[in-house]
Amino acid sequence: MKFSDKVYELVKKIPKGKVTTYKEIASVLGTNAYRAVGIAMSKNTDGFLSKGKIPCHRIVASDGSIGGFCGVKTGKPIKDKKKLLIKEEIKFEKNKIINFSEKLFRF
DNA sequence: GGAGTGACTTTTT
DNA sequence: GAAAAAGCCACTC
Repeated sequence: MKFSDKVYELVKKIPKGKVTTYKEIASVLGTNAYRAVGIAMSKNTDGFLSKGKIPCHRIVASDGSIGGFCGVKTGKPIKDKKKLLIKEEIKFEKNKIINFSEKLFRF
């Protein structure tokens, strides 16, 4: 089982209405490879949304911003990622999550 | 197995 | 407070 596979497993466990950061994921896995987490996601952007796969839109940067982008393969920009998060009761203010610490899911 | 890369994070200008 | 630099670690070639 690769590191990236573990990442996926964790990401899939994130409940609706919650988000997590790259750093959190790495931390849970007992490492500091935040970047590797991002890489893992970038290599598996296929089928992340309602396809029951990896909800990568629930992964955000440590400061509460959306960070990278989501839905590149689906042709949807960050804009829609934010919309999607708002739909899951996660509100934004200037590209940053409001009450971030409350929405953060720590496994 | 060494070198380059990257959806990141923290610290310093 | 925004922008740049440095530091991390897995992954690929």
